[in-house]
Amino acid sequence: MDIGEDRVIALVDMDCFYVQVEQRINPELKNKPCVVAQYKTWKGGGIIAVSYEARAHGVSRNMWADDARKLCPDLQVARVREAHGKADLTPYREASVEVIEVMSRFAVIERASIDEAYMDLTGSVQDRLKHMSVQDITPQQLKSTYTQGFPQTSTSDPSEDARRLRGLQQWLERLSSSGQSSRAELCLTVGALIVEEMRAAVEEHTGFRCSAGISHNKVLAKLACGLNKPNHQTVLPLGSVPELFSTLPIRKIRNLGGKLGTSVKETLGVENIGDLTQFSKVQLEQHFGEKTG
DNA sequence: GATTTATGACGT
DNA sequence: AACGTCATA
Repeated sequence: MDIGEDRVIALVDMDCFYVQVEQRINPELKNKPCVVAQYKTWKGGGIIAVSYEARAHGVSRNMWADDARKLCPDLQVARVREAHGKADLTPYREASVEVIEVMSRFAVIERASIDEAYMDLTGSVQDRLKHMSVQDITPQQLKSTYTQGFPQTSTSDPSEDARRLRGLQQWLERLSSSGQSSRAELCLTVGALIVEEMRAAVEEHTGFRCSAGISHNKVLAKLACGLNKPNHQTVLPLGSVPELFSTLPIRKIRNLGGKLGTSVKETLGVENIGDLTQFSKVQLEQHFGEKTG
């Protein structure tokens, strides 16, 4: 039976990309609260990218640089160069090409934006599985990988990374003591292996860090990517989707962040994406059109 | 006058 | 096929 997807899809997203580009140009900015802003005249310029150090102070995109400085007095502000009265994004486009070139060595890439790319790893995973088995996979090869939904028990861990590792170990043990639906999960894990290597290569050759999500389709991969940022990757197995969806606001799903998401919420009177399972396809088509529904 | 600007996907 | 709308960063 077709349980939906047996593909392995990854989404790689550069962490605060414009900031990283500016930090590579000017190393003084590294490891500091830092933003990239465009146009200086009005309130110091509009912020279009924010380092994670700056986010910790509450600085966000679309803020004016002057307002951000109130939240974070030692904020570093890099400015987008202007060409002829217009913001010149050339440096970021060129950096994007560098990244895409490295990623393309590993798989066929679908560039989704200047700092994001999807890739179908199904074929690469199958190839690699011909030469290896579950026992060949070690936690050391998955240094920056989270497995969503694991660990399943909630005990207290000394650190965030200790918990990540426990979840990963639990996941790998479960895989090797092979359950029934573990084929798809094994494929995701090998996908995660490839993405670890890809991200390491991207950092080695460009200096840029990124996060990634690995799942069975683009929507889930995108969602997974956002679960553990920055500089980490997240495997989202099908089995962990129901629990995740049960508390996930509709707007968090790609393409439901705008008016459609709001209308879904209001029309059906639900909050979380998991609530949609109680409606039939026919019902959804009635409300939102044949294609959208 | 002040949340830019660009880009891609989708629908008509 | 071209154009407008929506979504995202």
